[in-house]
Amino acid sequence: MKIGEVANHSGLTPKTIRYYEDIGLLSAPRRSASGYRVYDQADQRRMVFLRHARQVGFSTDDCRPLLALYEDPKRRSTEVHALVADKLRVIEQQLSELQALHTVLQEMSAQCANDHSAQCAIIDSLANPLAVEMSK
Amino acid sequence: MKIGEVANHSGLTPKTIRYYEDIGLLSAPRRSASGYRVYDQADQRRMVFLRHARQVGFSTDDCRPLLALYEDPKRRSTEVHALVADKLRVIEQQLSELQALHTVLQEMSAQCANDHSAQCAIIDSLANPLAVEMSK
DNA sequence: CATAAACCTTACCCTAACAGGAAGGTCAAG
DNA sequence: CTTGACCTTCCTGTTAGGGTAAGGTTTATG
Repeated sequence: MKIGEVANHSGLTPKTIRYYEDIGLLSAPRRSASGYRVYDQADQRRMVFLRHARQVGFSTDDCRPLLALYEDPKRRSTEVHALVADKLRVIEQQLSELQALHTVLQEMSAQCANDHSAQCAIIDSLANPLAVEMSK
Repeated sequence: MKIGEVANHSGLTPKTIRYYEDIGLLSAPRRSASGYRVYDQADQRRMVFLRHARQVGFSTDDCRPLLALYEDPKRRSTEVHALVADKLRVIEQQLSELQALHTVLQEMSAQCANDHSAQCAIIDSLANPLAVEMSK
C-alpha cells in the first residue's frame, strides 16, 4: 500500500501520516525502489486507532502511550482506564473554564441596552476592572 | 510612561504590548530620544480594555472591532451587543463539542473493566470505527 | 566618576497539528 | 511520448505570545 491508499483506508491524510512519522508517532515504513513509503495492514490499523484517539480529544503526545498500550498484548486495562480518566479531568477543567466565560459574557450582554445609544454596559465592563477580574 | 510602567499598570507584559503593536492592534507610540516607547493614559486604558477582552475569550482579531467601538464616541451599543452575541454562539458551539467528547470518553471509561486483564473496552472502541464515528 | 543593576531595543527560535504549495521524481494509460 | 495522478522533500503560515541573545540606556550607588 502506498501512502494515498492507506490514507483513504485509514481516514488520515497523507500529510498527517508523514507528520506522524516525522514526530515519531508512527515508525518509518519501508520504502519501494523509487523511494515511496509502503505500508501494511498493521500500519493501517494503527492509523485508524490514532484517528479515533485524536477525534475523542487526545493530543498527539497523549496518543504515544495510548498507541503503545494498543500494541501491547500484555497491557492491563487499568492503565488505559487511567489515561482516559486523566483526559476526562482535563476536559472537565476546560468545560468549567468555558462555562465561566459564557456566564460572564451573557451577563454583560444582558446589561447592554442593545440600541442606538453610545452608552454600552459591555464596553463599560471591559473598560473597568470590576466585572471581569473575578473570572480568574 | 515607558513600556515597563504601562505594562505594570495595564496588566499586559512588555512582550504582549510590543506584539500588539506588531500586529497593528495598538498603534505605534512616540519614541523618546533614545528610542524608547513612550505611552500615555489613553494608551494604558486601551491596554486594560484589551486585557479584559482577551480574558473573556475574544481573540486578538476579535479585539480590533471591539477596540474601535471602545474608541468611538458615536458607537451604537447594538454593534457591541452583536459582537458579543457572535462570541456567545462560538462559545456555545465549543461547549457542545467538548461536552460530546466528554460523553464519549465517559461511556468508554464505564465499559472498561479497569483491571489487570489485557482486554480493554476503551482500546476496542478506539480500534473499531463503531463508537467513535458518531461524534462527528 | 565609574560601574553595576535594571531597563530598553530588535531579532530570532519555540510552541500544536497540521494545510498549502513549490519543485521535482515516478508510474500507468492512451 | 506525453499527460495526469501519484509520490518525494522542503518551506511557509496558522495563535498569541514566551524565552533568550546581543547590545544600547538610564539610574542608583560606592
